[in-house]
Amino acid sequence: MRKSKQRDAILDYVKCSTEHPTADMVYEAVKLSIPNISLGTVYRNLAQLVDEGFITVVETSDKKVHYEGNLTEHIHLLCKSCCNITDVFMKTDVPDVFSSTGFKIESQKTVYYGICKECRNT
Amino acid sequence: MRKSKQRDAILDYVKCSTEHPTADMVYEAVKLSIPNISLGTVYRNLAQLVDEGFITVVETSDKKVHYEGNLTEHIHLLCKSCCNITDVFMKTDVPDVFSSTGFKIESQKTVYYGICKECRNT
DNA sequence: TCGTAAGTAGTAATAATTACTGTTATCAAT
DNA sequence: ATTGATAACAGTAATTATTACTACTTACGA
Repeated sequence: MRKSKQRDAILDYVKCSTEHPTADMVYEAVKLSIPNISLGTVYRNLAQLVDEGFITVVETSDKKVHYEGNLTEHIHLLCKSCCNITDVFMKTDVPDVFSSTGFKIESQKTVYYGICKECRNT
Repeated sequence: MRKSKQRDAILDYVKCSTEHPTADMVYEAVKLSIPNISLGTVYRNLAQLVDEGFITVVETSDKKVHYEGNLTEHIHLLCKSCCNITDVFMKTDVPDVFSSTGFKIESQKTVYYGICKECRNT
């Protein structure tokens, strides 16, 4: 993988963001420093960065893909009301499904749905 | 919510299917008994059934929404190789995030990624 | 410095989902 | 049972996130 300032800027933004941005959000953000960057470039590089393991994706109920730069193990709290995703850095223990199913677990994603503090208080 | 044979057929199919069908798969299946059903009808009813809590959705890495009729608590095993989703009916204990974040958990979804038995053996 | 191939901008195409429109079916009240 | 309101429908058009394509540009090893 060669170096490109576009990919550097994209990785940088996703790594620093805590809001699990979509491709479009990354595009808007990176455009501030590279005004003529192409949306296609953003999509291509995000996919590449996921492939190479630099970032991961978060599947949510909206039909856009969200990206995440923090690879430390954590869970997601998804508020049904405001749709915000909150990170909680904690480990969850992986069950033994191998002995019964033969499935070899490599990674996991846990999402809890509910109402966040702010939305409960209003 | 009024009764309609289209919605009955859709709910019936999703409830009985174990393959986490997409809207299009539901459409194709229901078309066998109601040949002139509209794809829009399938989408509308699936959304309605989710809203009413009769079925749920499974977010996967492909960009289609998958539906699920089995509401018993279980986890999903997603094979990176064949993309199959396997259900494992087991409880996972919910961590206490309320005391630190004020987030009230209502439901959860846990997905494990890896390689299934069949794909490992080939 | 030069050749090659990875990367890019800009635009066109794709595919899942949603919106719209005129018609039909459900069902509560007469 | 008939009727009237409106939820639901089929069929189709529109939208939107994402992917593919093309001609040009840049990174980098020889």
